[in-house]
Amino acid sequence: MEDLNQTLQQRRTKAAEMAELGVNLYINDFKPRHSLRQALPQQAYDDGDYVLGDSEYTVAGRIIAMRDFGKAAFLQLQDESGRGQIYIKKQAVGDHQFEIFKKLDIGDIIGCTGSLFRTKKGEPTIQVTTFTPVTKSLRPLPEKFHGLTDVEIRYRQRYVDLIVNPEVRDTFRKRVKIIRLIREFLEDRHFMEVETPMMQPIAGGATAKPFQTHHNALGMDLFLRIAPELYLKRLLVGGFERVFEINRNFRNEGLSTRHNPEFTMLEFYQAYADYEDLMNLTEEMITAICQKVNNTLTIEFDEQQVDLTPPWKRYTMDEALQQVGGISADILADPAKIMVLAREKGLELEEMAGPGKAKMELFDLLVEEKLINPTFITAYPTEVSPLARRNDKDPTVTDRFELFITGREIANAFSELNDPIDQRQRLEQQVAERGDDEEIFPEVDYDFVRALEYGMPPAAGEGIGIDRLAMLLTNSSSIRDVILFPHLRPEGR
RNA sequence: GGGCCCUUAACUCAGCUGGUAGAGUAUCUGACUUUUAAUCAGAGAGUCGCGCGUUCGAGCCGCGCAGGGCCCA
Repeated sequence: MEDLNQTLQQRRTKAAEMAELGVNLYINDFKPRHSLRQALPQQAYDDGDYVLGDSEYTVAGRIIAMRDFGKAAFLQLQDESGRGQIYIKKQAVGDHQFEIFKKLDIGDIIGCTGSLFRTKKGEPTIQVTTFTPVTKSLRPLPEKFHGLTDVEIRYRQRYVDLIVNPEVRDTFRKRVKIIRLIREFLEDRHFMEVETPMMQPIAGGATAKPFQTHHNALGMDLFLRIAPELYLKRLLVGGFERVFEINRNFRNEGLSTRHNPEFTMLEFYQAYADYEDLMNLTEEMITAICQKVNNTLTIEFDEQQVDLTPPWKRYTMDEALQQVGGISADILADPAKIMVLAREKGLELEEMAGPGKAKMELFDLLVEEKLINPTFITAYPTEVSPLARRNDKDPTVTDRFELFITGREIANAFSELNDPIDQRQRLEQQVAERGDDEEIFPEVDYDFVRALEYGMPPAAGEGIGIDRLAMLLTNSSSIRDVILFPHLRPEGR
């Protein structure tokens, strides 16, 4: 027998006693006919026009609180729809059931039938005529008033977190709704949802450290994808003109409040569109989603007000460095001065790094965190945008934007490079430049280049981090609060 | 990876300058048929994260390890 503490021992004893009374502790033939919300509509109650019917209600739920008076008791039940109160008294349920009732614990799931009445304080309550234990709980729930706040237990035992913290359930409902709304939005615009490989022989489409795995039968190493980009563009070549994918990416890097090793990404590609079309689409999509999820465009995040009302601000990288970062125009115009400034700011730049890379680093340092309200940044240096199309007038920058809200990158998009010669050169260049990091596996995806050689229609593509969007729209400051089971080190023992 | 902080009952937390381990909730026993964190009386409940050390004596001091949090890279 396990070494159990007092409470766990008591629960098991009670369970055995219930079994002796003829109770099956884990039945599967109870069918609730009403949710607690249907039976006990809180809104009608609040509005004061609650009508008591003669009708019977049959509900099921977990006991989350019990106030016992000896020969009668009020129980708070919880089901997926919410919470509601039932009243069990000896006179109404009979001696045998009342004896069973006395063995019930907080945490048990029960089903019951009864009619409605209103208590002295006015709360609508089900007067139980008959009930049945449905599932016995052998572990005590956390305390009712403070709830469960230990973040480690909340993440490790999310099931307990979900039982006792209703706002956590709301957050995950919102997350699901956000994803559903994205699908609807894109499908309304004739985008087709596709699935591309999560295991890839070459981890392309981004610069990140991949997870590595091995396929035995094929005798080959594979990488968990860091991005679906190169496969989605192959589909453009193949003739699907509007595609999107919502799925997991994996990056073998540090964990933080903004990074989980696996995270959910939306990527979508639209033929015959450019990055400006996608700026408009992005603005439209995110405002529509926020409006539907939060019923407002003015949201609070981390104690600051964020206004998503369009139109959103648009800066080029240079404008942002100048106006938000406070860098003077003559420095920006001179690559040598930029390099000097970057080093003055303490940025460690690699040997091969040029002024474009330095600008990006300066942007990350001086500008990014100040972009609270939605801001599009455009005209990214070509050297940091290997997959983006060069600007027709200024080939040192690309037709690309990133969207920042609350100082965080929410979206990254560009007019796609579809010149296979240029693409091949830039991929090879990129591989040459990052040869020193052993954990990044630089390899050129020549099949992707071959696909471009067949001709990819002009297109724009975009990635939106779903977790970060969910954080923004649910006012969650940690990515772990919008991922049901975030990764933690294994528990001891 | 580096710095700082946290880990005490099922949960939320106290625990002073090193001297027998505390509270509220939960649980158990008793009373109570309209409670709303119900109330009243009583009781049980601990490997103080783990290990080593200092000390007559360690929850408290030192070192190491583990897990977690925040900041930084």
